[in-house]
Amino acid sequence: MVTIRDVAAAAGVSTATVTRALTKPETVATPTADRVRQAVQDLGYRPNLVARSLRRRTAQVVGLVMQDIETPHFMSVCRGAEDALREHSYSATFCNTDDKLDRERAYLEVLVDQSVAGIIMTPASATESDLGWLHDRGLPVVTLEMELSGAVDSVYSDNQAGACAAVRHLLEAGAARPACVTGGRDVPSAQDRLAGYQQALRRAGLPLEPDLWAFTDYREEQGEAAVRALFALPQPPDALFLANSRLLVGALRALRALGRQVPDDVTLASFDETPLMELLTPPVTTVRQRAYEIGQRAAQLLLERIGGYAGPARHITLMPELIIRSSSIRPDPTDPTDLTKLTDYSQ
Amino acid sequence: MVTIRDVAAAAGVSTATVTRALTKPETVATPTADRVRQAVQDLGYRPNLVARSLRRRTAQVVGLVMQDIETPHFMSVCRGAEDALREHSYSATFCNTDDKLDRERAYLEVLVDQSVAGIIMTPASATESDLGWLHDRGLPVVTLEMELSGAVDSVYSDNQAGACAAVRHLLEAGAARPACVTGGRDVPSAQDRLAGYQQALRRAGLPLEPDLWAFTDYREEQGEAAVRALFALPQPPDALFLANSRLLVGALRALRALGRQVPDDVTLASFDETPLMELLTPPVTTVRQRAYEIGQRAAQLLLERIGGYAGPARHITLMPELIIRSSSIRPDPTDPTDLTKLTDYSQ
DNA sequence: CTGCCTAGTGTAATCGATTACATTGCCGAT
DNA sequence: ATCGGCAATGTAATCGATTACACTAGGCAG
Repeated sequence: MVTIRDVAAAAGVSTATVTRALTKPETVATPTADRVRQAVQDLGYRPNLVARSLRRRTAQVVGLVMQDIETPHFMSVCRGAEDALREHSYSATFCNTDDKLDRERAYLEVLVDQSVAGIIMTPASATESDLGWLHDRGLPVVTLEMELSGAVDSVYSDNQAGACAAVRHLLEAGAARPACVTGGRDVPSAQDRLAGYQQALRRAGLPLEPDLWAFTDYREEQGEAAVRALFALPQPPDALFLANSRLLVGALRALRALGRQVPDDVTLASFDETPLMELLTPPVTTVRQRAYEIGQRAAQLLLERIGGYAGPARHITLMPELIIRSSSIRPDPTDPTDLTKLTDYSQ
Repeated sequence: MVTIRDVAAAAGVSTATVTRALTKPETVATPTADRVRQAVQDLGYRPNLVARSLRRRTAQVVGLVMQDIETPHFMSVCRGAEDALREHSYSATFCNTDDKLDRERAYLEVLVDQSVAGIIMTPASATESDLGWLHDRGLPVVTLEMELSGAVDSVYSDNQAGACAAVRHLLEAGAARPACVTGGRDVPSAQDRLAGYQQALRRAGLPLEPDLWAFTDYREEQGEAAVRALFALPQPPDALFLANSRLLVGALRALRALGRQVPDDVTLASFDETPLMELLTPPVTTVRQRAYEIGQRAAQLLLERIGGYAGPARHITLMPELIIRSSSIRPDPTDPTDLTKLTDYSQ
């Protein structure tokens, strides 16, 4: 392996000069810099990033601590962050917490041990994620999914507003008793989406019935179970709001098994747009988050902090967008102009 | 920050003994080891992984170099690999090549610079990916998606067999002129899936018509364009085989725009099972790869190499599974027992 | 002409853990 | 009693790059 010493020898300078020529060329005489560059070329020298990290006490690596990269939304977030980081020669290390505090903690510790330059994370708990511990170490952090992250930079996709818009729409489109299936009880995004649902109900003057919402792990199986349970109620809901795309899959399975038709028997809206949403029958109304952009912006904020920005915490809020499709619109048998009746959604 | 020196001082031993007590406890007297453990506890010492990596000349990190983590299949592969790696205290760094050789090369170099312990990769090109370069550096590598990777360990999901099975099924289910939309011309998995398609045609005694296959970047847009082009042919196909799930999305968009009904006008089969496939109308026949397991097995092979295994290259082949659903079965108007006719797939 | 400043470069310490090699002391064999 | 051998521990070199500090030479002001 060719080291900086070899380059120094080849260029007839000291190792210090090599470093300077490569990282701060303006501090080195032009002909010297040229000789160094030539030697680097000739020998195929590449700096050992581990040694650099040790000396600088920080690696050109950022930790991405997410609920679950298998969720389409987070894949896109990661991809957005990764692309932005790569542009600045940073690498990304991914950690899946599955929204479990102990896993979150363990990963954060490993990341600290690896001297990462910063962390982008979706806190597993609104109250118990230990951001202070990171902050004390002077480690830049950007949180996602937390509306008010206090002293920490954050990118927030307005979950509450998105959920509220979706549920208001369900109500306006004919629903009388919408239910909500959300994520974990302590999970910030799950709380906010439930809060949005409740806000919409209150706004419409409807009572809040705790039977009509369910906490899950944001996965298909628990989504399916939750929907089955909702339809086992004495008074089942006539509309469903699903707090992410995996819960939607579970819900669709449950509805199919129960023989309930969408939108005739139940109307439906879901968080998270994916390419297949418009291709389902009926197409599904979704709340679209700009996932890629969330990742990108988070990376930018983080890179600025890493670069030394020491100003007050910045909070970026991105508004999600409601994409209305026919799953959420109850066909009105009394309205002959109701477009939804023109399409046959049977099966 | 508490270093090994602090621990040594607190335990009244040398730093060498601390290291030994922590990594090879059997070489240290029990009471000494206890004192060291106690000191570690008291001080909250955590080894600096960067320093360790520098000295050991290898980091507890593995590079995952994939086409694109935004593809559901690779997400699962990554998740499988990551879970297996974490169990052995390795971290994963992800790199998206988008099947471009220059990106692949750049990422491999960065990974080498970071002293990763090994690499799991889907080569961007069957012929030009520079595996030898890695091998020369003694870096363990596991390839995915390459049937015969020579001297390098590999996990192969039998793309050709999977594609062949799907196309045979299309033919048996009534198709006469199936088309194939695959990935990039040099991309191993894309080649193999096309080869499987061709194999099925040959087997059925059908001619190979180059007009009936198309190379793409494995993304929705090019999938849509390819399908539109196929249906602009003087003699359009009556069945489509899509080489991944993103191409399927593009195909469905194109078919909808063209007003072609599935399975009446065209039958359909796609590589890659995702949770929504069974929920589409009609449900889509897919070739299911055991993506999570592919990642897991690859990680295991790699960890064995990292652990010193020096035997001959191992090649694991996983057989994908054909999941037959109604998208691929052409309703037969002359057969009164044809079950597919019992379901109304209109719109 | 002297002294100060600066540009350019070199020397050597440093980051923190690991490990080759050296040392100590004890046991059992001769 | 002596010595080989081994268990337990310490000393110090090492991994490769960065950087604090030191030095030199030339330019310029006084």
